[in-house]
Amino acid sequence: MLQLNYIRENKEEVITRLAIKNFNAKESVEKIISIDSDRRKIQTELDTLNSEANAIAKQVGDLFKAGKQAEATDLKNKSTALKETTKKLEISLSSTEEELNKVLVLLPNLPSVKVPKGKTPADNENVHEEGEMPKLSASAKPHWELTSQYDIIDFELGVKLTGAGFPVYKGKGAKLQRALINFFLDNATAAGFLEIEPPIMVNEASGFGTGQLPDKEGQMYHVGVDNLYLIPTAEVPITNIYRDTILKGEDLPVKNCGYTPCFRREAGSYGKDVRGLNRLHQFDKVEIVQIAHPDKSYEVLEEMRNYVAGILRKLELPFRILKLCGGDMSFASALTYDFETYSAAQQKWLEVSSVSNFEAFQSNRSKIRFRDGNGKPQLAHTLNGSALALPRIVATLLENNQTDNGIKIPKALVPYTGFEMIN
RNA sequence: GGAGAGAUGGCAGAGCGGUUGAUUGCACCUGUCUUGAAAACAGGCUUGGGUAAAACCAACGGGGGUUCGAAUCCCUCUCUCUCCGCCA
Repeated sequence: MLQLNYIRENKEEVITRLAIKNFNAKESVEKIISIDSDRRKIQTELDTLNSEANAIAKQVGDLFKAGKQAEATDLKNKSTALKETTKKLEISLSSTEEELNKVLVLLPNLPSVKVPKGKTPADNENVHEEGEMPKLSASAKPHWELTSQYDIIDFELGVKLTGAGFPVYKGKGAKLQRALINFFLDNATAAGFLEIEPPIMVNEASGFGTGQLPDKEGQMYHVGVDNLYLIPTAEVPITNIYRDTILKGEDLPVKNCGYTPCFRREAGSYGKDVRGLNRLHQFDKVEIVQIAHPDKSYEVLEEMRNYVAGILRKLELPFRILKLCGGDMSFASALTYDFETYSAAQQKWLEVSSVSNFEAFQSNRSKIRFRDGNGKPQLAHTLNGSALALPRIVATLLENNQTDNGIKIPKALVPYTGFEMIN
């Protein structure tokens, strides 16, 4: 959620920058400013009347003590009359606030000034590319054929148990999952991230805090009887740990990581993009989260970007880094780097990580603050990134490392899998 | 699932109708003392709105009510804890 003061003082800038996200904010911004001015007017009026009523109540108390009942009665009547007006003002204040909030909450975060213009993924800026492109024979297979050839992932069985998008990992396939999770967690903790194992269901307040609710309601699985949501990413519970918290300045940056399964309804997805491991309803992911000082958050973003690049390097996967254009960015993000690995048999780039700075957008919703030099609470910046999401990593590992004798496991991972080949 | 208790500042814990944003202790910050630290003493120490700064207003889990006046009384919702049951 954008800060009201900022909108009020930088009206034109807000509109211009949201246009980079292809969001026409003119009407909303005008509305916000006008409702807010009403709100302040009502607030002031109410404050004045309350102040008066407080004074009367005090006098009545004093008169009672002095035994001057008659005078007290007069004042009582005055106060009763006052109350009718304050009641009305209170109602109008809360409805004004509600109206204001409704508009405010639907405004996306401002893209950072570094964000390139553009409408579609084709407009994303390729900022880095590294690694050797594998040369596969013509008979190279896509991962969904390899997984059934070696019997390591069973998509059909998942359909039987649950539905499409819920694969069953078996044997070395299951072990590979476990190996990757541990590999990612060990790397993250070695880099100073504190490991967290959070709940994988969250309440409404948490969903709101990180920006999934109310606008992305349909993307999460909802457990109706208890009104809880299955998390789409560990970002939600981990960031919400710090909801309604005032951190000490020296606590920053907070660095957390965590492994969780992730659940996404992916309503509206279809076609070849959803083949095999490319898009799932349930998948495993290790997430890294940081809460940073506003002055440092872009340094932190670069640090996280380097960290993710480092893991991909260890896994010997060719990858590229995209700086997302305004049109492809998420609702809450101010700047996002996407990491894509090249999947040789499908001959396409697959997104395996997304690293974002949300600036104060999430922290304003969830009141994540720290005390600055003056001891005043101030909103912190939140950042997170996948490090990494498993399915597409598995897809590229399988495809890129396939040989006639089986699939080679990258060296860095062998201590975790306990085997060098899937065959 | 059944029965009971409770929700107050960073934590512990008073207050149960009259000014209380809230006694007190711990923690924390500043100062005096000290070579330094500890101890002792003095002072400070919730958040939000509002203001140039004040004044002022709001908030004692959420919502509603009674009253001139509510942290305190009533209703309601949510959550937590204890015991019983069930159970990895």
